[in-house]
Formats: sequence, structure tokens, C-alpha cells
Amino acid sequence: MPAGSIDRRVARTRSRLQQALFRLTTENGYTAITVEDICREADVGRSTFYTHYPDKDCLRKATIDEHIKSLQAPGAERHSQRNAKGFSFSGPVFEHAHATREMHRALMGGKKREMPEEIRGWISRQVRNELANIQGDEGGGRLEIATRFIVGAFFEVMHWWLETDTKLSPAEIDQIFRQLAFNGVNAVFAEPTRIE
Amino acid sequence: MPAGSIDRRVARTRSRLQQALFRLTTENGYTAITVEDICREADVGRSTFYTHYPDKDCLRKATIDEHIKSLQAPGAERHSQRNAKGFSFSGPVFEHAHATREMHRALMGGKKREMPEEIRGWISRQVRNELANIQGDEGGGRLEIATRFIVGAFFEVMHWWLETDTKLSPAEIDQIFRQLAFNGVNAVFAEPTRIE
DNA sequence: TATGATATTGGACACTGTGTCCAGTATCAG
DNA sequence: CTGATACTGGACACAGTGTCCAATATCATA
Repeated sequence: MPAGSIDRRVARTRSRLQQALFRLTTENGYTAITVEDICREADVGRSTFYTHYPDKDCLRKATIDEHIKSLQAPGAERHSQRNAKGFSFSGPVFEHAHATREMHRALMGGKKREMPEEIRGWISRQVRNELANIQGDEGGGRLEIATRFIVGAFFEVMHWWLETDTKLSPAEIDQIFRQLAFNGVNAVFAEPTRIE
Repeated sequence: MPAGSIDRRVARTRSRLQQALFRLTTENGYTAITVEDICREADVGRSTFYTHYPDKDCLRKATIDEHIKSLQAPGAERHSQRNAKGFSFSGPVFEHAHATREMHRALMGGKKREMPEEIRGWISRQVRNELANIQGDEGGGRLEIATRFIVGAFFEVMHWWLETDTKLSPAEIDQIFRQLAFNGVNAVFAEPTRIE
């Protein structure tokens, strides 16, 4: 057996488990799911589960990591949008979330926000890079604070957009988000009040 | 027995359970705690727990509700700050969080954000009201989106501020937050790029 | 202080889910 | 075909939940 390749049976089992996880997460949210549920849905023996993943969280982490990696493969076109006004990350992510709406609705968690740390970290890195680009890196905690600010706002807006049956297109919600992020609520609403 | 009053024993038991919950949450985070842990820490029989609360979540909800209510009692001074620039909610909340830092660190959840829905809802109402005030209520989903945007940003900045051993005072972090919220990252960093 | 009402207690119970282990069986690659 | 590897179901010990009950401690008040 070639060292790098994977036994068909292994690939089949893991794929089944990961897809079962997605289906179930969509229905009841992540925390409510049990390992037994996943195995039943995947039609895989429970003892088999534990030969692949030590627990439920590891299955989720592995699943998400693979998913993110598959997104990064055609990495070129993300840079090509760099000089669009504002962030380059938000548009593609809104688009991607829209395309696989059910899966992301599941990822965000229904009422309860269960956004896994892998995704939050990935987005955070994007934001930090882009913010560092548009400023002169003045040191201080400003960059970190702004990053947190934007990431928190982004996930919350995304969550609302996925939960609500809104007519807003990915491009529209992205435009609103970027306007809020760059120009603040004063630019969106009336009577600007400068804060210094 | 007068209908409205509460038996000393009941008050004592509930108080013990609530304080035990806070102590334990500070240590390991909310989800890791078991009902048994709480009872051991509170020195209360486990069966007694269930005569007061149906489960762990209800204890948390009740505890938080009472805490919020006690904050709203001297409600006047919150309105008095209304005409400060920007939000009136953020400053007091930063101050309060700073005063009872440990407790809020616990509430936010260590790495894992476990912010209970009661608090999020309470803050959301504040933000929605204040945003509705500074704009002409132009209908559309704009108000809701902006509310989500601000609430998400606020919790994330608060989380960072509580987790990190930063020297920033409540007033300082509040000032930065409000500037980001009202004027956007462009106002904080260099080379403003208008987004329309 | 005596007393009836009510709260608390520990222990037992059934239940669900976890994670480990193993021997038997099915499937793989060469 | 065959040796290697993966899958399987079932058993196990364990931890935590939520319910119930009879015995005991504490309460409010007459």
C-alpha cells in the first residue's frame, strides 16, 4: 500500500460521518447531537466512529478543516478582488454562505451561536491582514480591537442574514456590512455626530 | 405565612446555588459544570436543587435575570447620560463589567463564548432603541442589521477586553468602541475610502 | 414554647450517553 | 488467493441526569 493514499473503506466511513454530522446539525443544532445519532444517521457502527475520531468535537473540527482547505485551493481569485473598496473577504464569504445556505445555517447554530473556533480564527486572520494593510500599523492595541470589532459584527450580521428569510442578495448585505464597517452608523443613518 | 414573602430556607438555598454557579463558572466555564458540582460547592443536597430549578440552564437564567433586575433598579442615571456622544449603554456596561470583572469573564465564557441569550437580548434592546433614536426610522431592514452589527461588535470587543490583561480603562475602551461604531474603521485608521 | 407546615436531605432508581475493548466478519490491495 | 486492515455488534465500566420517598431539620405563628 502506498504510504500517502487512503483505504477506500476509511474514506467512505469518514465521508459518511461528516455528511451525517451536517444533516443532523441542520436539524437540531450541534450540541444536541450525540455520537449515537451520528452513527445511526451515517449507518456506521459506533465503535467504528471511535477508531476515526476520539469524540464529536474532533469530527467537527476535521470536517471544517477539510472544508476550509477545499475553499482555499483556488486561492488566486481572492487576491484579485483585493482592490475592491473595503474588505476582500466579506463578499466571497457572503457568496459562499449563500450558495451553501443550509450548511452555514447549521454552522452558525440555530438560536444558539455555535460557531466553531476554526472558522472564527480563519476569518480573524483575514480581517487582521486587511486592516493592517489600510493603516500604517501604528502599534498599540488598536489593530486588535478593530479586528475583534469587525469579526464580531460580521458574524452577527451573517447570522441574522442566514436566519432571516430576507430578500437581500449576498452583494447587497455585503455592501451594507462594508459601509457600516468603514464609515460607521453615522454614515448609514442621519445627523452624523463626530466622536473624538 | 404571608403569600408574597419567601421562606428563609428557600432564599438561603437559592442564594447558595447561585453563588456556587458563579464561582464554578469562573474556574472552568459554564458548560463543564455539572449539577453535582454546583450542589457540592453550594453544600446543598442534589435533590434540593431539583425542587428549585428543573435544570442547570434554568438556574443560570434565574440568576442572570435577578442580576439584571438589580442593575435596572437605579434606572434613572442611565437616561441621564443619554445625550453623551454616541451610545448611552456601552459606557455603563463597560464600567459594570470592569467592577465585577471575574464574574463577567465567566459570563462571556473563557475561550468558548457562552454568552447567555438573556444578556444578549437585553443589550440588543438597548442598541435598537438608541439607533432608532438617532435615525429617522427609514423602515427597511437597516435598523435591524445595524443593531446586529453593533451588538456583535460590542460583545467581541468586550470579550477581548476582559480576556486580555490590557491597561485600557473602561472609559478608554468605550471611547474606542464608540468611535469604531459611529465613524467606522476609516475614522480610526488612515486614508478614508468612502463606500456607497 | 409547642405545633403544624414546609424545606432539606441522602439514598435508591431508571435512564441516556460516553469511551474502551474484543472476537468475528467483511473488504481491501497486490 | 492471501495477508493485512477495516468494520461490526455487543459487553463493559463509568458519569451525569432527573424522579421519588421516608426521615429529619427548620420555619412561622398561635
